[in-house]
Amino acid sequence: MANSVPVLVPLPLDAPFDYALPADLEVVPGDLVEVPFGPRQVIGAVWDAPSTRAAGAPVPAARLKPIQRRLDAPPLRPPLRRLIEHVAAVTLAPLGAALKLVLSVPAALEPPPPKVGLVSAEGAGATAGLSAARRKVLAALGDRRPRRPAEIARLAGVGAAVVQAMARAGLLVPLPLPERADDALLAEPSPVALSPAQAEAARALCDGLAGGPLAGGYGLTLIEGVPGAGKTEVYLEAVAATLAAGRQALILLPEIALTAQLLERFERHFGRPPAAWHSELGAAGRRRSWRRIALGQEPIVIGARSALFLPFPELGLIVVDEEHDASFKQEDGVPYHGRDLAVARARLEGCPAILVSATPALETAWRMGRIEGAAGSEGAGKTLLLPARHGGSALPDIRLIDLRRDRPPRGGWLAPSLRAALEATLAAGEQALLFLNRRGFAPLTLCRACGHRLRCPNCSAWLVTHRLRHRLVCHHCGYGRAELDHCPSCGTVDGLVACGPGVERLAEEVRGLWPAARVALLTSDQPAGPGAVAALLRAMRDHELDLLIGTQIIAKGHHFPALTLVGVVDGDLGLSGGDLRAAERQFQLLYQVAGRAGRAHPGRVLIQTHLPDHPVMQALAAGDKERFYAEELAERRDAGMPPFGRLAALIVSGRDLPAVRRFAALLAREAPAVPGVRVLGPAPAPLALLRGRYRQRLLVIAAPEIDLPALLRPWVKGRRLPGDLRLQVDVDPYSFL
DNA sequence: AGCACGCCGACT
DNA sequence: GTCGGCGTGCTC
Repeated sequence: MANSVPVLVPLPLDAPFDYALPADLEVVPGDLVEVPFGPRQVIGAVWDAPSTRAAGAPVPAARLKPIQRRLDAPPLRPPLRRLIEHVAAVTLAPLGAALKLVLSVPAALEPPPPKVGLVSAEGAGATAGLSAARRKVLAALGDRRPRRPAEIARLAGVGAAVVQAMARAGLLVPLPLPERADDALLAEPSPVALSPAQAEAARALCDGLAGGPLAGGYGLTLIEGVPGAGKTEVYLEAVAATLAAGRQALILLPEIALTAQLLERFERHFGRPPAAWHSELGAAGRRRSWRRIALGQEPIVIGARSALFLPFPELGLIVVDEEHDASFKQEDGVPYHGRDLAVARARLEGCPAILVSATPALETAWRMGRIEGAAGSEGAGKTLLLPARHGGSALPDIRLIDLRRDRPPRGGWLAPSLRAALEATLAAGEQALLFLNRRGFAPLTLCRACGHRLRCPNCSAWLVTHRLRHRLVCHHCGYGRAELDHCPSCGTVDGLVACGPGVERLAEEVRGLWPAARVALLTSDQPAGPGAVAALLRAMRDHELDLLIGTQIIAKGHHFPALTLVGVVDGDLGLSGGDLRAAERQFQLLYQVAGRAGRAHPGRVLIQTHLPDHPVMQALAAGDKERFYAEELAERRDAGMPPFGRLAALIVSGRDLPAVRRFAALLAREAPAVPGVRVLGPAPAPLALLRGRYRQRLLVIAAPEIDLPALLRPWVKGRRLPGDLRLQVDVDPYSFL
C-alpha cells in the first residue's frame, strides 16, 4: 500500500483525488479504475502525477481510500488525456466534467458479457410427455448449434415464452455463441474515378500534409469547393492513405448530415461499413462501438461532434466535413466547439486535420489566409480549392425576387414569378425544391378580437402551430398543448388567426395550386419513424416526387439528379435578430440550398427577399463568395468582433428574476478591469425566459491577444451562487440565442 | 453530480 | 412532539 495515485472522476471537480494503490494492483496513467467516492463507487481514470503539488495540503496517506479494481479496458492514451485538460482549460469546465465527455458510455468500460446461445440438453431426444410446442423446439435444434433464444423461437414457430420456460426447465442449456468475425472486408472496395482536379487535390492532400498521413505529423488543410465539386472523394483518398498506414480515421459531420446515404457511400468505397457515432445510436450500439473503437477494431468512424472524445488507440486523421456548420458548437453542458477541438486533438495526436466546406466559416477562411487582403495567421495550413466538376459556373443561376414589388397574392407566400417558375418546372416533368427554414404551420397565432398572442408559458417565445399534429408547440423548451378553438385570454371562439408561413402551410398552398403534383414535406420532426426519412429522400432521388418542401435538413449533402429549381421562400429569415453571425450563416445556408439545384443539369435558384440590397443577397445573386467574405471580414474588423476580438457570454439564470438581476449586476461590478477588455451588460439574454428560468447576459469583448479563459477564471470560478441561480460561461459563443 | 448534515413548518 | 423541506458543503 505504498503509493498514492491521482484519480480523476467524471464529476464536476477541478482536480484528481488521491487514492491508495493496493499492493496487488498495478496501474498506469490513463487506466480506468473503480474507486470509492464518498458513499458510492465511481469509475474514474488514473491521472498523471502533478508536476507540482496543487495548492492545498495533500490528504494524509492514512486517510486515502484504496482503488478497488482496474477495469478491463485499454487505458486512455496521453493525447486524449491532454485533450480533456485542454477542454477544461478553454471552456472553464471542471476537469472531471471534461473527463465525463470521454466516459460517456460506462457500460463500455466492462467487457461485454459473453454471448450465450441455447442448445438442447443431452438426452433430450426423449420427447415423451412434451407439449407440441416444446417438441417443435427440439426438432428445430437438431444440429446442436447454439442459437439465440429469439432465433430459436422464430425457427420453431413458437413464442419466446416457450423457449424461456424450456431453458428454465433444463431442456435447453446455455452454450457460448461463436464471436462474429466481422473484421474482414465484407465487399470489394470500389475505387472511385477522380477527375484530374480531384486527383491533383488528393495528391496535394496526401503528399503535402506535414509529410502526408503516411508519415504522420500535424497539419491543417482546408478543402473548399462548390457543392458537387467532389470534396468527399478527395478526402476519402486521405482516409484510404490513413487506413493503409494502419491508423484510424475520424470523420466529423453535423448531426443532420449523418445520413444512411453517406454511410453507404463509405461502405461502397471501403468495402465495410464505417462505425457511426451519433445521438440516435442506442445503448447497445454505443457500448459495442465504443469498445471496438478503443480496441482498434474500427478503422473508420463517422460521427457527430461527440465522436471527438472516442478513445482511438492510434488516430491518424480527423476530417471535419461541413466545418462551417453551427451545430459543431455544443451549447449546453461543457460548451465546446467541435471544429476547434478537432484541430486541437489532431495537434495532440500528431495527425493531420482536414476541414471541408463549400462555404468555410469566416474564422476558418481568415485563419487559413483564404480571404483577399486579409493576413490570416501565418503557417496555419493550406487551402485546396476544388473547381466545379463540369467547368462553367460555380453555382446555378441565382436570382432574387423582390417581395416588395413581386407580391404573393393574399393568403399566399409564393410570389407570382416563383409560382410561374414552379408551374413551368412541374409542366416540364422536372423536380423542384422549396426551402423554408420554419417548422410547423405558422410561427405565431393571435386573437382577432383582443390581439392576444399565444405564448409559451415557460419561454419568451411564440407557440408554433403544428396543424398536422393538431398541437401548439414551443420550439425552445418542448412545451406542447392541443390546438385551441378559442382565445385563452378573451374567450372569443374561432377568432384565432395564424400569422406567417411554416412549411406545413406552404405545403397547403402548393397542394392547392398543383393538386396533381407529388409533394412531400421534410423537416427534422417530419416524417417520423426510422427509415421514413431515408425512404423519402430515396423517393426524391428516384423522381417519385415532383416537389419537396423542407427546412434546413434538406440543405446538406443530398443529391437529387432531376432537381432543376430551388425556391427560397424567405431569404431574410435568418437575417433578423442581432446575431453577430447572422449574415454569415444565412449566406452559408442559402449557398448550400442553392447547391442542391443543377448538380447534374443546369438549374436555377429563386430567392424571395424583402432586402434585395442586403450584402448576403447581393453576393448570392452575383455568385460572388469572395466579395461577401471580404466585406463581412471588414465589418468584423471595424467592430472588433471575431476573429479580430474574442467574446465570452456569461449567462445568469434562475426562476426569480430579481435575484437573477442582482447577481448579474454583482458580477458586472466585479468584472476585471483590464485594458483591451470590455464588459457589456447585464441585459436580458436573447431568450430572456427559457424553460421557466429568467436569463441575464454579460458579454465580454476582449482584444485578440488577451488570454480569455485566464481572464475569466478568477472572476467566475468557484463562485457561490445563491438559491437556484446558475452561471453559464460560454467562451467564444456561437449562437447568440 | 450525489448525498449527508442541518435548521424551520404541518402532521400522525 | 416528529417528518421533511431543500440550502450548503464534502467527496481522496
